[in-house]
Amino acid sequence: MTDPYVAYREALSLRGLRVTPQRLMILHVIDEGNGHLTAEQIGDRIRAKFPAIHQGTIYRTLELLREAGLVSETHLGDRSAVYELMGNHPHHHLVCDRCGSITEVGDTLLDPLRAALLTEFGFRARTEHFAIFGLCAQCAQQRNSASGIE
Amino acid sequence: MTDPYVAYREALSLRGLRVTPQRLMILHVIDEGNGHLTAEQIGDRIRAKFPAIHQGTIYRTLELLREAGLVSETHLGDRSAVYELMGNHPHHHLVCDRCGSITEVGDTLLDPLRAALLTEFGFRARTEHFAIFGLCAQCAQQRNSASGIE
DNA sequence: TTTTATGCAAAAGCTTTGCACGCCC
DNA sequence: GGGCGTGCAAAGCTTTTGCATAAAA
Repeated sequence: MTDPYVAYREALSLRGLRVTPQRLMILHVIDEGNGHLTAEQIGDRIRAKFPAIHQGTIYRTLELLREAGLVSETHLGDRSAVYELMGNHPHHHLVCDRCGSITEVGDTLLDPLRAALLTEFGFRARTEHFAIFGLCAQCAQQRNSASGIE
Repeated sequence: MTDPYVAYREALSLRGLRVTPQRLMILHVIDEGNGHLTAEQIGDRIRAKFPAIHQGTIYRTLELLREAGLVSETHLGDRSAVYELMGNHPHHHLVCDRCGSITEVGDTLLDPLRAALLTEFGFRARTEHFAIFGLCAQCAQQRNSASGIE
Protein backbone atom coordinates (compact mmCIF):
# COMPACT_ATOMS: atom_id res chain seq x y z
CA MET A 1 0.00 0.00 0.00
CA THR A 2 1.76 3.12 -1.25
CA ASP A 3 1.38 6.49 0.36
CA PRO A 4 -1.69 8.07 -1.23
CA TYR A 5 -0.15 11.48 -0.64
CA VAL A 6 2.35 10.73 -3.42
CA ALA A 7 -0.49 10.90 -5.92
CA TYR A 8 -1.69 14.21 -4.49
CA ARG A 9 1.82 15.64 -4.63
CA GLU A 10 2.08 14.69 -8.25
CA ALA A 11 -1.35 16.05 -9.12
CA LEU A 12 -0.47 19.42 -7.60
CA SER A 13 3.02 19.64 -9.11
CA LEU A 14 1.79 18.71 -12.54
CA ARG A 15 -0.46 21.74 -12.52
CA GLY A 16 2.24 24.05 -11.25
CA LEU A 17 0.64 24.33 -7.84
CA ARG A 18 2.70 24.36 -4.69
CA VAL A 19 2.64 21.30 -2.50
CA THR A 20 1.74 22.16 1.08
CA PRO A 21 0.71 19.93 3.98
CA GLN A 22 -2.61 21.75 4.12
CA ARG A 23 -3.43 20.96 0.51
CA LEU A 24 -2.42 17.34 0.89
CA MET A 25 -4.60 16.93 3.95
CA ILE A 26 -7.54 18.62 2.30
CA LEU A 27 -7.28 16.36 -0.73
CA HIS A 28 -7.06 13.34 1.55
CA VAL A 29 -10.13 14.31 3.56
CA ILE A 30 -12.13 15.07 0.42
CA ASP A 31 -11.31 11.62 -0.89
CA GLU A 32 -12.32 9.97 2.39
CA GLY A 33 -15.60 11.88 2.35
CA ASN A 34 -16.46 10.51 -1.10
CA GLY A 35 -18.37 13.59 -2.18
CA HIS A 36 -20.41 13.98 0.98
CA LEU A 37 -18.53 16.66 2.93
CA THR A 38 -19.10 20.40 3.06
CA ALA A 39 -16.31 22.95 3.38
CA GLU A 40 -16.99 23.27 7.07
CA GLN A 41 -17.00 19.51 7.64
CA ILE A 42 -13.72 19.20 5.79
CA GLY A 43 -12.25 21.89 8.01
CA ASP A 44 -13.57 20.26 11.18
CA ARG A 45 -12.10 16.89 10.29
CA ILE A 46 -8.73 18.40 9.63
CA ARG A 47 -8.77 20.57 12.74
CA ALA A 48 -9.55 17.51 14.85
CA LYS A 49 -5.93 16.56 14.27
CA PHE A 50 -4.32 19.91 13.43
CA PRO A 51 -6.22 22.72 15.14
CA ALA A 52 -4.05 25.44 13.63
CA ILE A 53 -5.50 25.07 10.15
CA HIS A 54 -7.84 27.93 9.57
CA GLN A 55 -11.19 27.72 7.83
CA GLY A 56 -10.17 30.55 5.54
CA THR A 57 -7.47 28.29 4.16
CA ILE A 58 -10.05 25.59 3.49
CA TYR A 59 -12.18 27.94 1.43
CA ARG A 60 -9.22 29.29 -0.52
CA THR A 61 -7.84 25.83 -1.17
CA LEU A 62 -11.18 24.39 -2.28
CA GLU A 63 -11.57 27.18 -4.82
CA LEU A 64 -8.04 26.57 -6.05
CA LEU A 65 -8.54 22.83 -6.41
CA ARG A 66 -11.82 23.34 -8.18
CA GLU A 67 -10.29 25.75 -10.68
CA ALA A 68 -7.44 23.31 -11.22
CA GLY A 69 -9.96 20.62 -12.08
CA LEU A 70 -8.91 18.36 -9.22
CA VAL A 71 -12.13 18.68 -7.26
CA SER A 72 -15.79 19.04 -8.18
CA GLU A 73 -18.33 21.08 -6.27
CA THR A 74 -21.98 20.07 -5.96
CA HIS A 75 -24.74 22.09 -4.36
CA LEU A 76 -27.03 19.89 -2.32
CA GLY A 77 -29.95 22.29 -1.97
CA ASP A 78 -30.28 24.43 1.11
CA ARG A 79 -27.09 22.98 2.54
CA SER A 80 -23.67 24.15 1.49
CA ALA A 81 -21.80 22.63 -1.41
CA VAL A 82 -20.09 19.26 -1.09
CA TYR A 83 -16.73 18.41 -2.62
CA GLU A 84 -15.32 15.37 -4.35
CA LEU A 85 -12.15 14.31 -6.13
CA MET A 86 -12.53 14.33 -9.89
CA GLY A 87 -11.49 11.08 -11.48
CA ASN A 88 -13.21 9.06 -8.84
CA HIS A 89 -15.94 6.90 -10.29
CA PRO A 90 -18.76 9.22 -11.36
CA HIS A 91 -21.88 8.89 -9.29
CA HIS A 92 -24.87 10.96 -8.28
CA HIS A 93 -26.93 11.62 -5.21
CA LEU A 94 -30.61 11.11 -4.52
CA VAL A 95 -31.41 13.41 -1.60
CA CYS A 96 -34.59 12.69 0.36
CA ASP A 97 -36.53 15.85 1.22
CA ARG A 98 -38.07 14.24 4.27
CA CYS A 99 -35.42 12.18 6.05
CA GLY A 100 -32.34 13.71 4.45
CA SER A 101 -30.93 10.34 3.43
CA ILE A 102 -28.51 10.31 0.54
CA THR A 103 -28.45 7.45 -1.96
CA GLU A 104 -25.65 6.99 -4.44
CA VAL A 105 -26.59 5.99 -7.97
CA GLY A 106 -24.49 5.19 -11.00
CA ASP A 107 -23.72 7.54 -13.85
CA THR A 108 -25.24 5.65 -16.78
CA LEU A 109 -28.66 6.68 -15.52
CA LEU A 110 -28.04 10.13 -16.94
CA ASP A 111 -26.94 9.03 -20.40
CA PRO A 112 -30.32 9.55 -22.08
CA LEU A 113 -30.71 13.00 -20.55
CA ARG A 114 -27.21 14.07 -21.55
CA ALA A 115 -27.77 12.86 -25.10
CA ALA A 116 -31.09 14.67 -25.39
CA LEU A 117 -29.64 17.95 -24.12
CA LEU A 118 -26.77 17.78 -26.56
CA THR A 119 -28.81 16.97 -29.67
CA GLU A 120 -31.73 19.25 -28.92
CA PHE A 121 -29.96 22.26 -27.42
CA GLY A 122 -26.25 21.78 -28.07
CA PHE A 123 -25.86 21.97 -24.30
CA ARG A 124 -22.94 20.03 -22.83
CA ALA A 125 -24.19 19.10 -19.39
CA ARG A 126 -21.53 18.95 -16.72
CA THR A 127 -22.94 16.02 -14.81
CA GLU A 128 -19.98 14.51 -13.04
CA HIS A 129 -21.85 14.89 -9.82
CA PHE A 130 -25.57 15.51 -9.76
CA ALA A 131 -28.01 16.05 -6.91
CA ILE A 132 -31.63 15.01 -7.34
CA PHE A 133 -34.20 15.82 -4.69
CA GLY A 134 -37.38 13.93 -3.87
CA LEU A 135 -38.77 11.22 -1.62
CA CYS A 136 -36.85 8.03 -0.92
CA ALA A 137 -38.63 4.68 -1.09
CA GLN A 138 -39.07 4.43 2.69
CA CYS A 139 -40.49 7.91 3.13
CA ALA A 140 -42.79 7.54 0.15
CA GLN A 141 -44.17 4.34 1.66
CA GLN A 142 -44.60 5.91 5.09
CA ARG A 143 -46.47 8.84 3.67
CA ASN A 144 -48.86 6.59 1.80
CA SER A 145 -49.61 4.35 4.76
CA ALA A 146 -49.86 7.23 7.21
CA SER A 147 -52.62 8.97 5.36
CA GLY A 148 -54.32 5.89 3.93
CA ILE A 149 -53.13 6.29 0.35
CA GLU A 150 -53.51 10.00 0.11
CA MET B 1 -58.82 40.75 -17.97
CA THR B 2 -59.64 39.83 -14.40
CA ASP B 3 -57.55 40.92 -11.48
CA PRO B 4 -54.91 38.23 -10.96
CA TYR B 5 -54.81 39.08 -7.29
CA VAL B 6 -58.20 37.42 -6.90
CA ALA B 7 -56.58 34.07 -7.58
CA TYR B 8 -53.86 34.75 -5.03
CA ARG B 9 -56.44 35.77 -2.43
CA GLU B 10 -58.26 32.54 -2.97
CA ALA B 11 -55.12 30.44 -2.88
CA LEU B 12 -54.14 31.95 0.47
CA SER B 13 -57.59 31.76 2.03
CA LEU B 14 -58.08 28.18 0.97
CA ARG B 15 -55.06 27.21 3.00
CA GLY B 16 -56.14 29.18 6.03
CA LEU B 17 -53.46 31.80 5.48
CA ARG B 18 -54.13 35.46 6.04
CA VAL B 19 -54.39 37.70 3.01
CA THR B 20 -52.07 40.67 3.22
CA PRO B 21 -50.94 43.16 0.58
CA GLN B 22 -47.36 41.99 1.07
CA ARG B 23 -48.19 38.37 0.31
CA LEU B 24 -50.23 39.32 -2.74
CA MET B 25 -47.42 41.43 -4.12
CA ILE B 26 -44.85 38.74 -3.48
CA LEU B 27 -46.94 36.15 -5.29
CA HIS B 28 -47.42 38.55 -8.18
CA VAL B 29 -43.71 39.29 -8.52
CA ILE B 30 -42.81 35.61 -8.30
CA ASP B 31 -45.21 34.90 -11.13
CA GLU B 32 -43.77 37.71 -13.25
CA GLY B 33 -40.25 36.39 -12.63
CA ASN B 34 -41.21 32.98 -14.01
CA GLY B 35 -38.85 31.08 -11.76
CA HIS B 36 -35.83 33.29 -12.31
CA LEU B 37 -35.82 35.59 -9.28
CA THR B 38 -33.95 35.25 -6.00
CA ALA B 39 -35.34 36.38 -2.67
CA GLU B 40 -33.35 39.55 -2.87
CA GLN B 41 -34.47 40.33 -6.41
CA ILE B 42 -38.07 39.79 -5.41
CA GLY B 43 -37.58 42.22 -2.55
CA ASP B 44 -35.92 44.80 -4.77
CA ARG B 45 -38.71 44.70 -7.33
CA ILE B 46 -41.33 45.19 -4.65
CA ARG B 47 -39.43 47.93 -2.88
CA ALA B 48 -39.10 49.81 -6.16
CA LYS B 49 -42.79 50.61 -5.71
CA PHE B 50 -43.27 50.16 -1.97
CA PRO B 51 -40.03 50.92 -0.15
CA ALA B 52 -41.45 50.13 3.26
CA ILE B 53 -41.57 46.38 2.66
CA HIS B 54 -38.71 44.84 4.53
CA GLN B 55 -36.49 42.03 3.28
CA GLY B 56 -37.18 40.07 6.44
CA THR B 57 -40.80 39.88 5.40
CA ILE B 58 -39.79 38.53 2.01
CA TYR B 59 -37.82 35.69 3.58
CA ARG B 60 -40.57 34.85 6.05
CA THR B 61 -43.23 34.93 3.37
CA LEU B 62 -41.26 32.81 0.92
CA GLU B 63 -40.81 30.14 3.56
CA LEU B 64 -44.51 30.26 4.33
CA LEU B 65 -45.53 29.99 0.69
CA ARG B 66 -43.13 27.15 0.12
CA GLU B 67 -44.47 25.21 3.09
CA ALA B 68 -47.99 25.87 1.87
CA GLY B 69 -47.08 24.35 -1.47
CA LEU B 70 -47.79 27.54 -3.41
CA VAL B 71 -44.21 28.19 -4.40
CA SER B 72 -41.23 26.03 -5.32
CA GLU B 73 -37.63 26.77 -4.46
CA THR B 74 -34.71 25.86 -6.74
CA HIS B 75 -31.05 26.26 -5.95
CA LEU B 76 -29.13 27.53 -8.96
CA GLY B 77 -25.59 26.71 -7.89
CA ASP B 78 -23.56 29.48 -6.35
CA ARG B 79 -25.85 30.56 -3.67
CA SER B 80 -29.33 31.99 -3.60
CA ALA B 81 -32.40 30.01 -4.51
CA VAL B 82 -34.93 31.13 -7.13
CA TYR B 83 -38.68 30.93 -6.63
CA GLU B 84 -41.57 30.01 -8.84
CA LEU B 85 -45.31 29.55 -8.56
CA MET B 86 -46.32 25.92 -8.44
CA GLY B 87 -48.91 25.00 -11.04
CA ASN B 88 -47.21 27.06 -13.69
CA HIS B 89 -46.11 24.96 -16.63
CA PRO B 90 -43.19 22.81 -15.44
CA HIS B 91 -39.88 23.69 -17.00
CA HIS B 92 -36.21 23.43 -16.18
CA HIS B 93 -33.09 25.51 -16.48
CA LEU B 94 -29.83 24.88 -18.31
CA VAL B 95 -27.29 27.11 -16.60
CA CYS B 96 -24.07 27.86 -18.50
CA ASP B 97 -20.98 27.70 -16.31
CA ARG B 98 -19.10 30.13 -18.50
CA CYS B 99 -21.48 32.90 -19.57
CA GLY B 100 -24.17 32.39 -16.95
CA SER B 101 -26.96 32.24 -19.53
CA ILE B 102 -30.12 30.40 -18.54
CA THR B 103 -32.06 28.35 -21.08
CA GLU B 104 -35.55 27.06 -20.38
CA VAL B 105 -36.36 23.53 -21.47
CA GLY B 106 -39.55 21.49 -21.29
CA ASP B 107 -40.40 18.91 -18.70
CA THR B 108 -40.81 15.81 -20.85
CA LEU B 109 -37.03 15.68 -21.20
CA LEU B 110 -36.88 14.29 -17.69
CA ASP B 111 -39.46 11.55 -18.13
CA PRO B 112 -36.94 8.75 -18.80
CA LEU B 113 -34.85 9.72 -15.80
CA ARG B 114 -37.86 9.94 -13.50
CA ALA B 115 -39.08 6.54 -14.64
CA ALA B 116 -35.68 4.93 -14.13
CA LEU B 117 -35.31 6.36 -10.63
CA LEU B 118 -38.74 5.11 -9.63
CA THR B 119 -38.39 1.56 -10.96
CA GLU B 120 -34.78 1.04 -9.91
CA PHE B 121 -34.71 2.79 -6.56
CA GLY B 122 -38.30 3.55 -5.62
CA PHE B 123 -37.23 7.18 -5.50
CA ARG B 124 -39.89 9.74 -6.33
CA ALA B 125 -37.91 12.59 -7.81
CA ARG B 126 -39.30 16.05 -7.13
CA THR B 127 -38.46 17.55 -10.45
CA GLU B 128 -40.91 20.40 -10.86
CA HIS B 129 -37.98 22.70 -11.37
CA PHE B 130 -34.52 21.40 -12.12
CA ALA B 131 -31.20 23.15 -12.65
CA ILE B 132 -28.61 21.55 -14.89
CA PHE B 133 -25.14 23.06 -15.20
CA GLY B 134 -22.77 22.85 -18.12
CA LEU B 135 -21.72 24.68 -21.28
CA CYS B 136 -24.24 26.29 -23.60
CA ALA B 137 -23.95 25.80 -27.36
CA GLN B 138 -22.29 29.17 -27.94
CA CYS B 139 -19.67 28.77 -25.23
CA ALA B 140 -18.89 25.19 -26.25
CA GLN B 141 -18.28 26.39 -29.79
CA GLN B 142 -16.11 29.29 -28.66
CA ARG B 143 -13.99 27.03 -26.56
CA ASN B 144 -13.40 24.62 -29.42
CA SER B 145 -12.47 27.29 -31.94
CA ALA B 146 -10.29 29.18 -29.45
CA SER B 147 -8.00 26.26 -28.78
CA GLY B 148 -8.17 24.63 -32.19
CA ILE B 149 -10.43 21.73 -31.27
CA GLU B 150 -8.92 21.07 -27.92
C1' DT C 1 16.16 34.53 -2.61
C1' DT C 2 11.84 35.15 -4.60
C1' DT C 3 7.31 33.93 -4.80
C1' DT C 4 3.30 32.20 -2.93
C1' DA C 5 0.43 30.16 0.87
C1' DT C 6 -1.18 30.43 5.41
C1' DG C 7 -2.82 32.16 9.94
C1' DC C 8 -5.30 35.59 11.81
C1' DA C 9 -8.91 38.77 12.16
C1' DA C 10 -12.05 41.80 10.36
C1' DA C 11 -15.53 42.57 7.02
C1' DA C 12 -19.06 41.41 3.84
C1' DG C 13 -23.14 39.12 2.32
C1' DC C 14 -27.28 36.67 3.12
C1' DT C 15 -30.70 34.94 6.22
C1' DT C 16 -32.90 34.46 10.72
C1' DT C 17 -34.93 36.10 14.95
C1' DG C 18 -37.06 39.02 18.92
C1' DC C 19 -39.95 42.59 19.88
C1' DA C 20 -43.59 46.07 19.61
C1' DC C 21 -47.03 47.96 16.74
C1' DG C 22 -50.60 47.50 13.38
C1' DC C 23 -53.55 44.99 10.39
C1' DC C 24 -56.57 40.96 9.19
C1' DC C 25 -60.27 38.14 10.52
C1' DG D 1 -60.99 42.36 20.35
C1' DG D 2 -57.82 38.63 19.69
C1' DG D 3 -54.31 36.81 17.19
C1' DC D 4 -51.25 36.92 13.55
C1' DG D 5 -48.15 39.57 10.26
C1' DT D 6 -44.99 43.18 9.50
C1' DG D 7 -41.41 46.73 10.13
C1' DC D 8 -37.37 47.40 12.33
C1' DA D 9 -32.97 46.31 14.00
C1' DA D 10 -29.76 43.33 15.78
C1' DA D 11 -27.65 38.98 15.75
C1' DG D 12 -26.02 34.67 13.32
C1' DC D 13 -23.83 32.11 9.95
C1' DT D 14 -21.05 31.20 6.02
C1' DT D 15 -17.72 32.91 3.03
C1' DT D 16 -14.39 36.42 1.45
C1' DT D 17 -10.51 39.54 1.91
C1' DG D 18 -6.18 42.29 3.58
C1' DC D 19 -2.03 41.91 5.73
C1' DA D 20 2.18 40.20 8.00
C1' DT D 21 4.58 36.05 8.64
C1' DA D 22 6.06 31.56 7.29
C1' DA D 23 6.96 28.14 3.99
C1' DA D 24 7.80 26.33 -0.80
C1' DA D 25 10.48 26.46 -5.03
